[in-house]
Amino acid sequence: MRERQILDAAVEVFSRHGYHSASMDEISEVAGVSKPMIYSYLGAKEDLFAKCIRREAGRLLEAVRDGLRSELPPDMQLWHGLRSFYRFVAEYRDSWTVLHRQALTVGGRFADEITMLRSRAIEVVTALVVTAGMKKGLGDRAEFSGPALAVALVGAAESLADWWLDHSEVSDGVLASWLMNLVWLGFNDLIEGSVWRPEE
Amino acid sequence: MRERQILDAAVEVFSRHGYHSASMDEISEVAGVSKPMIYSYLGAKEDLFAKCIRREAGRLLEAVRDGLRSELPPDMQLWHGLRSFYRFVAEYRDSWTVLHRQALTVGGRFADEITMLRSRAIEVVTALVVTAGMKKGLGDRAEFSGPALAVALVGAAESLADWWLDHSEVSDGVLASWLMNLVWLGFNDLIEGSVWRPEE
Amino acid sequence: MRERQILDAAVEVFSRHGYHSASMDEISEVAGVSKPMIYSYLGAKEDLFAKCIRREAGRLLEAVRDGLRSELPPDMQLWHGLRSFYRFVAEYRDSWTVLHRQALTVGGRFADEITMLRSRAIEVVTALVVTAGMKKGLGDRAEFSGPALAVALVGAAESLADWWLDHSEVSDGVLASWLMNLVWLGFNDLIEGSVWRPEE
Amino acid sequence: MRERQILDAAVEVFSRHGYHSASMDEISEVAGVSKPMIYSYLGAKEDLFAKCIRREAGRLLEAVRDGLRSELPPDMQLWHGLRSFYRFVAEYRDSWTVLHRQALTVGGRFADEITMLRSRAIEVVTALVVTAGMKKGLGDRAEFSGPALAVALVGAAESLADWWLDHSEVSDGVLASWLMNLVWLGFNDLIEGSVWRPEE
DNA sequence: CATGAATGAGAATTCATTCAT
DNA sequence: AATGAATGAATTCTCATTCAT
Repeated sequence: MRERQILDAAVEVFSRHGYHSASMDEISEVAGVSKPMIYSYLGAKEDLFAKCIRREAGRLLEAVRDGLRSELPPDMQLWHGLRSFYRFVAEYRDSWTVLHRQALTVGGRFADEITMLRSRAIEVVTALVVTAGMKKGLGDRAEFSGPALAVALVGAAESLADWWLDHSEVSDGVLASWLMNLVWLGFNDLIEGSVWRPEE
Repeated sequence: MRERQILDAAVEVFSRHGYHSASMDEISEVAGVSKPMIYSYLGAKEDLFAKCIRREAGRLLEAVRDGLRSELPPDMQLWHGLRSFYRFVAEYRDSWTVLHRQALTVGGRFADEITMLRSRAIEVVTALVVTAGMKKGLGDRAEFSGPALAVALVGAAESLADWWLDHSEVSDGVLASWLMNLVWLGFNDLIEGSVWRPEE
Repeated sequence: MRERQILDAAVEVFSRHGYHSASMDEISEVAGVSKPMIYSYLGAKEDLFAKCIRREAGRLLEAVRDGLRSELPPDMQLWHGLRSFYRFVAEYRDSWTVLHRQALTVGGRFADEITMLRSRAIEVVTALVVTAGMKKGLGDRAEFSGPALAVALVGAAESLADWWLDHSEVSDGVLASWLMNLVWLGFNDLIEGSVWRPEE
Repeated sequence: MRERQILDAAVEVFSRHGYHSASMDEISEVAGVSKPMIYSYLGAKEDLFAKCIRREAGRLLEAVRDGLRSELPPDMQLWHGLRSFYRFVAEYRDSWTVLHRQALTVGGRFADEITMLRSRAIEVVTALVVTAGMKKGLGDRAEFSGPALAVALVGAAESLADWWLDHSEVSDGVLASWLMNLVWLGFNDLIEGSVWRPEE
């Protein structure tokens, strides 16, 4: 459809130049469609960007959700989710760039949309983490905060995703394993009562 | 001094709107100084932004370095470093926003500066991590990559920093502890040979 | 065409105010076209000016060349050339003003273009003068320098052109005749060996 | 005096960059005097330029008048006047540049001042020419117009002056002689009734 | 429906010019 | 008397946005 064609072009261009430096001219050129068409189908630049964000966010979420395999135990779910995430990043670099790099810089409205997306990802992870924690009897301990843990985990995953863009020799499975090893083992320790504490 | 006054205003405005949407008019208004003064003291918009970035990056680095306490063991260094980082973020929200959110969007020159800054942070962390790993006999294991670990850790720290901006009821010490518990324990496990592995 | 419309306006405005004082605003107003159109059709102010200069210089050269009648003897060629020149000046006052008055003031690039144009005119005149001189046996005499003579002649012609703008009751033929009488007769004398010399 | 210092600097700078591109900053720097002083002594930029023009025009006129030697016959007067003119140009290149190149481009007021100066020069020359012509019985002939002749002569002299700036190996005396030979001989022919006429 | 052509509104940047000391 | 510091007022140029065809 026409709409899709335009959105594809827009994502490509926004990813390349960022929201502000991207020009409607370039988008229309890349899309092979005249500017008035863009306005008629998708509205003004801001709307267009919003629609890009939403579509890509949807895709990302869907990809991750599809990979989760909710019949497995939490750690395996997490692992599969991470792999899906990295596969998505690898396959749709532009989408990832737009979501991660560009969307935050516009301020206001988009930052909120992205925050929302991130929140949903974090919620999913939190659920996993908390489920696992509850099951093993980890209550409200000062050394622990489900949401905060999830936030950290998501941040770590994102950061590694960026790093991966320049180190694509590593496989998505290995990348996910690193993260699991980094986080999950520590998490298990916490559950089992061993805690890191400043010694001073 | 006049220069400082202007830089402060610039950081504030850049932090609020991002590089592109920030207008010299608004900066001059916030600084309480006419536009020509800005140009005379700090040059064109790009220069101004560069100077903001550099000043804030310097401050951040200095703050963290001051907090490191290199006489302590690596884990304590990391913990103190993290606390300093979070204190900085708390005290200079705008600085952090500019460095973290806005600097990447201008392209070329600034992205490089920020990447450099981040790289230095990652190097420091890597050094700590690797030192600790070496000391405990962790060689080249597939489950482990010093740099990648550092990247993940930095990402997690950044992500928590953002989260913290909306949850400032937690103290910087607690925040740092969470991260230590998340990462260090898992790290210790790795060293001791216990590894997470997908079971399928 | 739109381009022509704009160039006409530009020549008019540049002629009235000179390059620096002419504002794109005024040009766009005179052209009855919005500023962005100017930029889209003819580029930035400097390009616009360059295109004015080139168009007018081309017209002038063409007008003079068309009038030369190279089948006639040198003096007649000169006379016809002069008439064409004056007719051009009369018909395109603004063109002449821009070429003669304004183009030198921008510096570098344009000064060079104009100097080039003038040089070509001087070369043509020199050729005529020298041809005539050779034919009549005027060698290398201290009292004579072909190029310098041409320079003087061109200067005289230009000066008369300016004067004419305020005395247009005279016909172009008469104007050209004056110049021929002033110069050519003296030139003939030179050839025949009669020389003016300071007597002191 | 302070005033002179400033005017000297102004002439230098105006000559180098032209009226519009010359900045008050540079003038004040070259003059070694602060900008407010310039304003207090000589007024705004336009006034300053006007005063430059007037001073230099005065100098030029004076130099030429001093060289005229009104006790000699017209042709010798002319010759001496020309020599003085060229000597002035050689000695005060900047003055000449400002008067000849820059003053015309500002439009309005200054063009008028320069036109005035030129008119006075032309009047002097006209007087000489007409005197000579009268004395020799040259009445009102169609082939001749005293003022126009003078205009042409002045233009030729100016043009040669410019040429000379790049060919300074020629002496001022030779330059003046060329001009005399070019013009005066022809003038004599006219007086004696030999006339150039288009033959067609 | 689709577009080439057109523009309004706004941003950066630069100076001539003047206070406040 | 003299100046460093400050600014108001332009001016060039760009783009998101919309007619007219």
